[in-house]
Amino acid sequence: MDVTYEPELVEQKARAFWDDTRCFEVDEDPDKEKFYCLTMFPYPSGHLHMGHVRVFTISDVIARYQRMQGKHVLQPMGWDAFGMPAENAAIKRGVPPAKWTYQNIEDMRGQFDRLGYGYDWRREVTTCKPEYYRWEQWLFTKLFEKGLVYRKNSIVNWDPVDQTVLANEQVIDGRGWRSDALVERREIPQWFMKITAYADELLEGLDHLDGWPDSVKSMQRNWIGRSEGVELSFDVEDEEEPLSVFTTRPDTLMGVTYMAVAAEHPLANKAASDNADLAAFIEECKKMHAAEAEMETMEKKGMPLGISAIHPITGQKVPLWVANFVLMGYGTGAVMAVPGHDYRDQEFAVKHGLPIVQVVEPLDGSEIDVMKEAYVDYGRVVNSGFIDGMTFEEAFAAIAEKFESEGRGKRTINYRLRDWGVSRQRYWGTPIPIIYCDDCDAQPVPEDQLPVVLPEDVEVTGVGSPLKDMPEFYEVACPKCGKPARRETDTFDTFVESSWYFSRYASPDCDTAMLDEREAYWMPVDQYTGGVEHAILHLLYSRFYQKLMRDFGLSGADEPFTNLLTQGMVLKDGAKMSKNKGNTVDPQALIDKFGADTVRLFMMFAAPPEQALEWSDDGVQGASRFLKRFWNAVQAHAAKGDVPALDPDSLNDAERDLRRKTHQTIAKVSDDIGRRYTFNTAIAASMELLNAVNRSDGSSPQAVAVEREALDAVVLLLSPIVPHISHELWEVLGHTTAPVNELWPEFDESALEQDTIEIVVQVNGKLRGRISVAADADKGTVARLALADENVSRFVEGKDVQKTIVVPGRLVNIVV
RNA sequence: GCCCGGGUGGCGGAACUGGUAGACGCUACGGACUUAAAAUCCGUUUCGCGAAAGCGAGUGCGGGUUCGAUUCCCGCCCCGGGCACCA
Repeated sequence: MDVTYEPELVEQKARAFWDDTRCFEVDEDPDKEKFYCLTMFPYPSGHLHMGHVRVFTISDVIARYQRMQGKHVLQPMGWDAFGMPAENAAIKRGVPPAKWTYQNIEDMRGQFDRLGYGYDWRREVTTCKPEYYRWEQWLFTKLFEKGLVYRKNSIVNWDPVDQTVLANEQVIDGRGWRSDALVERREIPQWFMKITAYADELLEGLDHLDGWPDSVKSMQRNWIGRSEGVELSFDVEDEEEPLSVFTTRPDTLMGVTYMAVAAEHPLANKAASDNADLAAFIEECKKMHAAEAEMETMEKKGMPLGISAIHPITGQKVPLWVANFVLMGYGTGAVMAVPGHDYRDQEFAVKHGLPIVQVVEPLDGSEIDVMKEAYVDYGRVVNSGFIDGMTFEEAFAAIAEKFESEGRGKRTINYRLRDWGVSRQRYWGTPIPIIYCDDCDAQPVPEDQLPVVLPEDVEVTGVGSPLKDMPEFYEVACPKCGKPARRETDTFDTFVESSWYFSRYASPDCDTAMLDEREAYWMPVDQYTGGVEHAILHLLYSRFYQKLMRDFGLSGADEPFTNLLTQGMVLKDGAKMSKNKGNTVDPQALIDKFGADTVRLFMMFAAPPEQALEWSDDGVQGASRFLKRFWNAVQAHAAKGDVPALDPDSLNDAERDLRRKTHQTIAKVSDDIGRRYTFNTAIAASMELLNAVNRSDGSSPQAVAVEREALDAVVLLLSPIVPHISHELWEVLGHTTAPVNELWPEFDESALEQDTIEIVVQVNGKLRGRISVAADADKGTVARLALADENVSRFVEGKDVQKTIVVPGRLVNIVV
């Protein structure tokens, strides 16, 4: 045998076959069952990294498996091409973002092909191209007309030195990443999409997403944060307007000992007008960083406003405070504080010496001390006059009814979810199609003037957006009155592009509409794969967009992704691979050294897809070694020449065992890939089968026939994972077809039958022996044989057998 | 801080519905082949005691349920992801 495994040649040959036969290009065929297999498209950073290799390989394995199930499989690829890294590269190297991005795309496309991914490249979508983003702009103008987008002031991180808005990741310890200047909060007008109008549907829809991981659904549920409560009005001393608060705990109303408003609240501003200390504190609150994690962990600060609200039941004065943990954007921007029954209120009250009152007691009568720790569970209401003794539900209803009848409140449903701010003060993004006119206010760009093309030949300095220095871009006529007007220079959040690209793959070349009838054939996506870090934002925005597109008659689907697989990160030395840590491994170097199949095999073998994967150079060696063994085993077998037809009835025990192993393996791998997505165990099972073939003596013609059956199976079972070597070995085994066009093997039930099986015997739950019994032996026989075992009898002798548990086909447990 | 995951040999992991803990692979060690090395092949590899048969311990920590718990329940510890302008 002088045929050695040369991955380079084998892989070239397989790729040439796939290219020549155009086997991954698919059109709509209503007679075939479609399967749309999609991966979250990558940002074209210019460098293929291990995370890409992992997620694209997972998706490719699923696509190839489904193809072998006889499905009509679409697997497209594209580029999430707008984003900050292009601007950063431009600042650093003086290359325009467009040029940098297009070059990166060229480089990465070649790398993907080298890995053997079966994409229909005719459908490639690149989000920074006007042919793509024009439809995004078009939909935005339609949303504008329908009132689903609006403009309001909102806060950004402002770098006073670079005169630029910073992303949260560009703010390090409160300072600008480049300038090191203290970052300020600045309020500017920005565009928002009304995702809250779909909050209920987005929440309810999760109940029907059976193909999504529970963890992702749970995260989205918590993110939407639906809560039922009551909005209550408190009169304020010397004020016309009452103060409105939202609470989910009206049962604790009598425990209110103070109230707190946000720094931006009108009452706070009013009180600050003649109080310099207060004004300074409010300014300080406004400077803090906007991230929720910081809001929650920072010191809870506040100051009294010097005015009081009137408790609506008791008529007593309740002091008003301004506090840095109250958000203007959630609820009414004011809260009633019940320090006896809320942890945060308690912490604040203790710190500022505010009274704490108990108004709820545990239902089980256990002792609590609300002065020490807030009691937040539902219980029985106490110290609360007319609602005393009520449960949470009763008190909720009583308070709600009382306030509703008095016209001072109403039952309300509140969401944690906020509307989606889509404005970015950046250059490298889709221009927001709006024109500002002094007379006509904000006007959408008319359809016949779309797309608003982003100028690509620019110089990026890092100080402001280049669009603001380009009169040829922003000087336009008002579409309504014709007077000179100004074009919006902000661009869209890049999540907008990624919220609908999956639909565009169905009709990537359509230049008359956003989507066409082909969308109905392919959507929804049958299998979506991507990083768990996208569990909330990208996946929620995409669900929102799907509903918008449906409501505009562009799609018939309620949800975009039927099944979701979230894959874990690739780690090295226990940490995420990143340039900062200097622990990256270049996939290209490995592909050059070992070939694509080895890299694919290691990635799929090292861990199940949902878990983090620890990188191992030795593991790659192991994968390479296995492929060599695989290659050599098939070549050695092929050298035995002609194989007789398999006759299952004439097999000896060893041959029968190997044949059983073959069919067990087919069953296991089918289940592992098709249902469980545990590619690692599928590979382990295939390795076991190959090991079994290598141990077989293969001296008789029937032994060779059984070996052939086993090897045929291994080649097909592994072909989704290591498609190149499988393509070659399938030919070596004498087939004239290609695995990519083969149907998935089926297992033979009759080959799985066994005459005798091994049963484990325990005494008091401890393993004491193993017995061999007939497969159809009854419980009594099994128990008798168990007691007869030499080692078992040692532990049972002289003791009373209290109970014998027989689990058919598995074990016997004797309790003494 | 809140939400969602995870924790099993020297390492990656397996054990799918409560039923043999450590499949498969890596590393290390021993052996074969070789002038030698690499490659390849064979064997050993959770820890402790034992010549062996076997015995004891063991799935982050502490409790509980059960004939039986990596798996279910309660309380903790540690690590990772997300937290709305990274994508």
